[in-house]
Amino acid sequence: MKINPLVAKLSHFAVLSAEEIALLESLCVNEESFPAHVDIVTEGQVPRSPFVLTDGLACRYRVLRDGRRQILTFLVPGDTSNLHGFLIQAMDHSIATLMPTRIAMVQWEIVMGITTGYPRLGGALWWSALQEEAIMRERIVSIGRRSARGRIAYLLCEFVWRQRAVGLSNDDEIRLPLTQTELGDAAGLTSVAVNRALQDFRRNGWIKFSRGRLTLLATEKLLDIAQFSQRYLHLDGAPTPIRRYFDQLDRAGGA
Amino acid sequence: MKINPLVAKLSHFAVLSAEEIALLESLCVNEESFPAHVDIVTEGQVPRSPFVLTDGLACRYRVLRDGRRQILTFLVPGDTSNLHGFLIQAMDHSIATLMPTRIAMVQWEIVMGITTGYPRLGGALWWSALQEEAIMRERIVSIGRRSARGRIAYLLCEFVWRQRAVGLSNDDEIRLPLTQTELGDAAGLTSVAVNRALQDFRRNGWIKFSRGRLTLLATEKLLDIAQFSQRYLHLDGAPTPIRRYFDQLDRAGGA
DNA sequence: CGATCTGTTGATATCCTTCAATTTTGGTGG
DNA sequence: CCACCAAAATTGAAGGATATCAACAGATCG
Repeated sequence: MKINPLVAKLSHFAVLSAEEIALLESLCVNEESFPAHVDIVTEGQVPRSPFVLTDGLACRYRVLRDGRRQILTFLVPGDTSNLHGFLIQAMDHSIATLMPTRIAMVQWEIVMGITTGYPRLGGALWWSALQEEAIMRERIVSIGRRSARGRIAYLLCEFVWRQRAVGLSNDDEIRLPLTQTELGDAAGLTSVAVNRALQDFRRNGWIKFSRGRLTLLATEKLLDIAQFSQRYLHLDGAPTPIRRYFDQLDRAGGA
Repeated sequence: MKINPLVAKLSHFAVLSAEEIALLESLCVNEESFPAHVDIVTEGQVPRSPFVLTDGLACRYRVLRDGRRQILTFLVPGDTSNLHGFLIQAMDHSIATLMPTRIAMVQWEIVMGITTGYPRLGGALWWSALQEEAIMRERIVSIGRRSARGRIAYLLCEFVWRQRAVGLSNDDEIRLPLTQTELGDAAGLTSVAVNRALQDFRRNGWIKFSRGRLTLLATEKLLDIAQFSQRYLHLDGAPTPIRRYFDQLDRAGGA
């Protein structure tokens, strides 16, 4: 039986109670399947209900007037979206699948209920939002200041670390069915530049990347080129005093 | 008497009650002054307490190994930061002032109290977080896909719209004491490229920008170059059904 | 009223884009 | 299983936008 990726992700924040785990798992029952390369949500529309991506891969993106696309972030299993979308009138970006993907719809009243009734889970959701913000900040740094090779190395590292964090990998190999054009759309590069960076990495024997599978063969080298630090993912979770605070609330509420 | 910028900002989300406004204003009493160009928070440190920027200008930034800097976002009056910083162990970026700046410290227990006790304000804070995320996404698009002129035009437009949103401007003129190097650090450009973009705008008579004051003289032209749409700021606030939902909670709780 | 930071300008270098094939891969139907 | 097709990857050549380097002018501030 596969570990629920949302539980895996939020467990990095703090040790969850059995009740909390059960609640998170119950969020993921109402699944819906999407084929590859279709919009889940489209810019300008009313946000669809909150959801958890349970399997597959998706991306947030925007398209410019001239048709060029910028991928903003990737959604991997365990990632949530639109949790608070009900607070805004219209989406400012689109979300599309990149491979066959399953998402579980959640009613926003339930999200509100978690916020008010389950302090530690509410904290975990905020923590998850902080992580997503940090991922975007790192992307800004990457696109703004790094070379093509640095940007690609950084993207590859991020995928490996994020997939590990939700239990989808135990080593340096992951599933990554992205085209070079898609990588370029995420890195602010053309597919030609992506190709040349990947060729370079391959010829140096630092990666293996074909048929939708990526293997880091020289992790240290890639970390160095990317200037990647996993700190921004905040996988060490909440500080001890905060964990204790939530534990106390547990005892108070559960008594 | 000046309008509290935090109240001004969150009022875009929904009409706030007198009690809520009083609470927000009470958050801003514990002010601290910082001179220009000092760190408020530094990468790697334990996050300082939550705060509201009440006056001045600051930026989030990261510095690369080679000393180059990338400014991630700007903090204008009314912006909050570290509201949930207590959930993480260490800052993944720094925050520095760009001019003499005042910030009001807030205890995190009070933030938690708002989340649990004041649903509409809790929603407003989430909405504010959504806005900040959207600002970052727009920055990614800008840096990833726009030309130097597009990036600068976009930054200028964003400043004008954000300052208007918190009552700091009624027209096309704002206070903006940034150097060209700082603009470049935000746009992923060198100061030379910024200079040439600004020269171009000035020579075309589209902007006036000196002594820390910016005036948009040809707003339409700049909006066009930047491909700027104010949609991402979500200034139209919460959808009507959601406002009603919060109103009902008001009556239920206040009865 | 000097010292320093900021802005401005020109020349050159470089990385990435653009354009245009050509090859390879992966999928599909016969 | 193979032939075929479309999508993706690969490669080369040329052009362009921005970086880099360097010098000087102008502004700001104790």
